[in-house]
Amino acid sequence: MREPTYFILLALHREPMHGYAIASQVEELSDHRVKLTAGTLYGALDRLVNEGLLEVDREEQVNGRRRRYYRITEQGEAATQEEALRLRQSFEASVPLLGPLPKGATS
Amino acid sequence: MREPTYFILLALHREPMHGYAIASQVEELSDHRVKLTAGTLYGALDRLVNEGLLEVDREEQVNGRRRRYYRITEQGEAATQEEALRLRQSFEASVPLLGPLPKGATS
DNA sequence: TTGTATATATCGGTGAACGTAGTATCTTCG
DNA sequence: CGAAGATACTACGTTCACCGATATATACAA
Repeated sequence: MREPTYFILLALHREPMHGYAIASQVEELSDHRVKLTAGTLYGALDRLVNEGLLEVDREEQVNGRRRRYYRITEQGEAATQEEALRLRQSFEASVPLLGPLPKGATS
Repeated sequence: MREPTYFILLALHREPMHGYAIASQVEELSDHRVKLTAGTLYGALDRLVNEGLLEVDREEQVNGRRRRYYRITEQGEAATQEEALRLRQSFEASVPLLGPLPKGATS
């Protein structure tokens, strides 16, 4: 799983959201590091629904604009947690080799 | 940067190593999670030399087998550190959403 | 009316990763 | 002695997530 996918799943842990809102949430969660383009976003959403990590929650019409809401599944929650553990393990592997890293933003 | 690349760079922080030794070191550093195949390993090494993150340190003949040793560059060290910070930030983004995760192995 | 934000969708290209197969030598074990 | 396994690298082809570009459409502000 790559970074965009991880943050999409993470964003949906709070509540069901529609695509565009997910993109905003991902940017916030990632300290403005990850900015999803339309291709990445909707491609990933379709893929994740196919894989059973997400489900379509509902569709709405708001001011003539269609909104499709996505909900994370149990399988999706499990996958997110596994990925978070993987990230932690990868980071921690660097500690004995690189020493403590600066606390600040991700450069 | 993907996981195999990250661990290859990390492995070379101790000392210059040849391909096969790198693969062993990567497996150890990753808690046996990342196992590099020949394709990934040597492909990544060539690519990283091209990008200036690694350099060929020296070549040896050991028992008729050629050994090419790789060394990390300053640019490679900087890239590894950036990547480690990125991993930490990504993991930490999960904490308020997933809560504390089990300390054990990465499932 | 031009631009920006909202909102979704499709298409094609790129490149890292990955699998597999091949070549070759040395060591170990039955 | 022969098979197996570790060492060490090369060379293919394939897959798949990501990404930029493009398209469509509404609402609102300058």
